[in-house]
Amino acid sequence: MSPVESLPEPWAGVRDRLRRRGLRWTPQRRTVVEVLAATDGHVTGAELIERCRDHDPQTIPSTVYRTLDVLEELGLVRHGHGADGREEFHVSPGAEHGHLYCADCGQTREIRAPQADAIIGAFRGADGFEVDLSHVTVVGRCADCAARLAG
Amino acid sequence: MSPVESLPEPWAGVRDRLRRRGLRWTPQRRTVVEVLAATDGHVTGAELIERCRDHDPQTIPSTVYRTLDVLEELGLVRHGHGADGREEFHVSPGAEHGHLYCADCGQTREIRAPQADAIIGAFRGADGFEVDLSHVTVVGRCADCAARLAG
DNA sequence: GACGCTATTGCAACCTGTTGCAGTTGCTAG
DNA sequence: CTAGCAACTGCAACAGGTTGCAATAGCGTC
Repeated sequence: MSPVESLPEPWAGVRDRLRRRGLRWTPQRRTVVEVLAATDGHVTGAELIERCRDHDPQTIPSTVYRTLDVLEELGLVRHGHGADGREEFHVSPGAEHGHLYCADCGQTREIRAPQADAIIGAFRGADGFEVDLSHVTVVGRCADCAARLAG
Repeated sequence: MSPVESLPEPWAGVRDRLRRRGLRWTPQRRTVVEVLAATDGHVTGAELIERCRDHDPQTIPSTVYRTLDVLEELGLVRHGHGADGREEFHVSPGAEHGHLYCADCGQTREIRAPQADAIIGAFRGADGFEVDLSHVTVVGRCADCAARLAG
């Protein structure tokens, strides 16, 4: 169907990047890459496996997770953890951003550049820690719920 | 052995607090409470179960987790997630504090009052979000590792 | 002190991930 | 085009948690 070369960036070159590292381009990895190329934002491990199975019903979970490890090493995805600790993958991580989960209303929102930088700066102020904001979903209460509970 | 009444605060009153809510004091809950009373700081779910088994070899995981849910409602423990997403319980949560995990050296350190407040303030600045810093272990690089990698 | 309501337990099945291992198969060299 | 090495796959077993359900057993009441 779609030759590797027709995949959108940054996926088009994956095959060669793997080979250059002595790693291999296999049908299973191709499935994962094609699914990821069609995904944006976040996916949980389970979702990803399900989408791979739509593509190839023989998909084996351990293979998918191992492929994700490899793709993470290439910097094409990054794993993190949702509010419940479940794994979550950020596809083609663009701008550094974080996730805030409201324990009351259950909504997740993102924090981007200006505020994210302020938060990163606050962590740096503690011990000089360089935080990777995107790795975890931070839990708390959003402004609306905080106001509702206070009022 | 140790009657409930002899447990240190805040555990001594658990039995009655449960009963007042129409909940029950059972041998299984007692085991969990006794183990928690002898623990300070953090425990993972698995550790806790193991310690309960030392106490009562019949301990069943689901019972322990359900007991923890109840104790969390009473405010006696709080659950969070370690850097790998695994569950972690904070016993008798005292001061609000957070956990920083360095992805390079693997050390976890705590952030307490003054810096924690600054970080909480930074989150508040983003959308008015009231963060629960203790819920997740934040991942990044500690000052030493950051310096080493930069230098 | 017995009764009955219902919270709680134990169990078994399931979910998300991880790991060790033996067999398969990309890929590079010739 | 073939051979061979090592990377990769599939599988099966495991680890930490969660859930539905039938049976058990606290405990407030009489």
